[in-house]
Amino acid sequence: MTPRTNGIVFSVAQLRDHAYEHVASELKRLGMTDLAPSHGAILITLYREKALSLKELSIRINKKKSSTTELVDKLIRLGYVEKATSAEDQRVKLVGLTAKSLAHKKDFKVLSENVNGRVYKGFSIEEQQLFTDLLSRALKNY
Amino acid sequence: MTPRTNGIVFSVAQLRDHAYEHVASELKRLGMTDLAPSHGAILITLYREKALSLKELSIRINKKKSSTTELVDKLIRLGYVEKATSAEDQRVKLVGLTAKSLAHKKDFKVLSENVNGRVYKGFSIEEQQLFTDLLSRALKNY
DNA sequence: GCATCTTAGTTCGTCAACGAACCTTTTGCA
DNA sequence: TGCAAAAGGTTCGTTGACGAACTAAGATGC
Repeated sequence: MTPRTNGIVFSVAQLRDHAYEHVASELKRLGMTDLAPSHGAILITLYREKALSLKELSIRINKKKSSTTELVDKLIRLGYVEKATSAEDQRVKLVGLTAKSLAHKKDFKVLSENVNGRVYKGFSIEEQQLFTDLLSRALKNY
Repeated sequence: MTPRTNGIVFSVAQLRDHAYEHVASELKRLGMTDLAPSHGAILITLYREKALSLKELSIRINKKKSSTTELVDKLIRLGYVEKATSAEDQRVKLVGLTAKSLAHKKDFKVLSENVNGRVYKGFSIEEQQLFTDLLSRALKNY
């Protein structure tokens, strides 16, 4: 009667943890030893969308604003991004890339491919599509 | 050319985070305000498998052993579990349930159903099966 | 024009999680 | 038999993440 398997949520969490470990090791391999997966998420987001406010960034990376402030501050300390007050609204701080992070754009592209590719290993294109569809439907339940 | 969507890993992480938030709110609702999702995972594992060593427990909940020690110690402090040295191997500490946690067994059953059920909302039985299958295949890539 | 409310960000205290170093007991092996 | 290696746990320092309380700037209403 008692199922030997934990629920889906547990499996989802496990997959996330393994993937994050993979991200962390890729970051280390690239020499970015003091960056965590979340820092990478910020950079990847900025590569795609240029400068963003902390508010917008926090939504993109799915983190609370206080966490985002701290993650960005670390990236600033390490020279990967910079913060500038918006001209239109003095409350808004825009986070933008630097020469240093722009130089790593390609690295992050490869990193993304490695990390996402590993999850999909052995999946046909249709299965990949199915998986993302089911995932996005599950996400809509929140 | 640049996809507007982040990769699957990001979606998986997002789903995990939302589900964990749900777990946290359910724990709060049940009056267990000082328990985190991981503490719940330990209790649920023990409900299913009786007493386990810290080693075995750490594998079941997918956490490192030092983390497991700390999570269990908190559960002991709060009276939910107890630790006893194994008779056969003095190195091994067996973690077992207490009257307090046994009294909450039903609560955790409901919690699990609520949390996992939410993910599956709008899913047919076949889709649920498909999702868990794809997920377990992805997990095997690690 | 001024007070109030809302919104963007920051600060701070707390906690789960980890890795590394460590202790203890058990196992392996020469 | 004895000693090195392995295995189970713990300790400790560090870090990402959070919520709550706060500041400052902008919007709203009277």
